[in-house]
Amino acid sequence: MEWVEERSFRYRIEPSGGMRVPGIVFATRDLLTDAEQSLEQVIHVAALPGIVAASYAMPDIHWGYGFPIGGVAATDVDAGGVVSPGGVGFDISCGVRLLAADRDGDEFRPALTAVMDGLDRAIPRGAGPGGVWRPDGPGELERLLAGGSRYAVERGHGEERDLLRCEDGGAVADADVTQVGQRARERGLGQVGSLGSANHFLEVQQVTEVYDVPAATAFGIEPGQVCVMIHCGSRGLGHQICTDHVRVMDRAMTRYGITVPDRQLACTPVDSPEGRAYLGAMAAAANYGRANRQLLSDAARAVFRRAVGARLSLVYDVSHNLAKIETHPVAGRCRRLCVHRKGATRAFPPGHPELPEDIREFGQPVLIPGTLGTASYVLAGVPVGDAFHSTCHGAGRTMSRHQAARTVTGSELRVRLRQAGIAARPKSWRGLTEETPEAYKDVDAVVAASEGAGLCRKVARLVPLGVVKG
DNA sequence: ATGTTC
Repeated sequence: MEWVEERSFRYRIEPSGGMRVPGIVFATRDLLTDAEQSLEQVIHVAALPGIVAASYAMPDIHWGYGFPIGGVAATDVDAGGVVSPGGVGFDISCGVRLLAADRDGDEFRPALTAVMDGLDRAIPRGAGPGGVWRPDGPGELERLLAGGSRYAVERGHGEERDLLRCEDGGAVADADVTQVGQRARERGLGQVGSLGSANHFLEVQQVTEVYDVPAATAFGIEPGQVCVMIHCGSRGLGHQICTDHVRVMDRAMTRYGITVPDRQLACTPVDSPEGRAYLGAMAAAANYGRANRQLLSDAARAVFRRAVGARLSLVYDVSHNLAKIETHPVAGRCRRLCVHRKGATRAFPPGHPELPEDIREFGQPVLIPGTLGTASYVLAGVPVGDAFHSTCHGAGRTMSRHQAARTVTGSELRVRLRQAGIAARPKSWRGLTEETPEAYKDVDAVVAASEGAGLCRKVARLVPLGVVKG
């Protein structure tokens, strides 16, 4: 495979074979160690009908279902461009929410154990059913799928102000609940307000560095402050929707004369019954993911209020697994594009009209969850940007789950976290071994490469005081 | 990511 360094932090794969556009990978050589398979996936994505500009990959690129995780691909809706469930991934609308406490870390420290014990009891997590809130029936689930965080707030699980700090005001408008299958609904009903497992978490963190004081101040964070970060998605509901619609598209592709280099790229035109059906169901899952994070915030707020009388204010909520119809210039002309971001975060520039007014001039907040025991970041969108205003989403795996679990035992991990002064409340220590930080890239390097590539800028760095995981 | 192999 031929890939050349165009400039620092930017590599290019020239089109060849079925590629319609080049591959552009933002990274360093170090971050691309053993990335052959995921770069092969960047090349596959470049063959999608209607793809424009390039098949992009972020510094946290790793191997995924069909598309790489850390991939961005935009297709021209009005030129037969396709939508592909694999370009969003199984965990539709997986994303991150950051809340800031009205407490400084030093002042908070003595209460950490009580807060963590409270969270341990209050936060449902791990595989399978269980959630903080059970809809009273199929009708209420439908209202939640249509209304997202907005519906959760209407039902008393949050503050009206929260919605101002959510991407899309807490709900995407184009959810089509009729495209959510029965099985997805059944799975979704029992998991509203739950973390799930794997790299999902709820952390109590402390701001250790602020790189951009005006932006941090506007976002509502300052040095030393205690925060809560929630990383989770749409659980079994999103997974089932992806499964169902991949199957439909896999069968329908030939009718549209579409061939793709890998069946896992199953797709149909955005403007087709199958494409519209997927996007409608995906939007419903997006709203489920947002309601999920809203309800977990509500549960965390109750713990903080009872244990220490602290308040939590929403900084921002943003997804990193989503396809969106957005307008961007392509070759000097404004085009309606279906932008797939899979393990990539939207990073709108300063002044973008969709950003909340009080933070608009600083660019969109981007929330980067670290791995177990490591730092997390708040970034912001920049004026020029690239890849349709996208940046990284996290550290990115380098080891399989199985491989990771062999490198460390649960009790070793327990000792390491205790020595680092991090209060961990896992569902199982054994399960935590799959998430050992050696199994991931260095999040500091990923963020440095993203900033170096001109995709975003650093606003703040946070470290964990306590972690709740599946 | 996932009732972790329909």
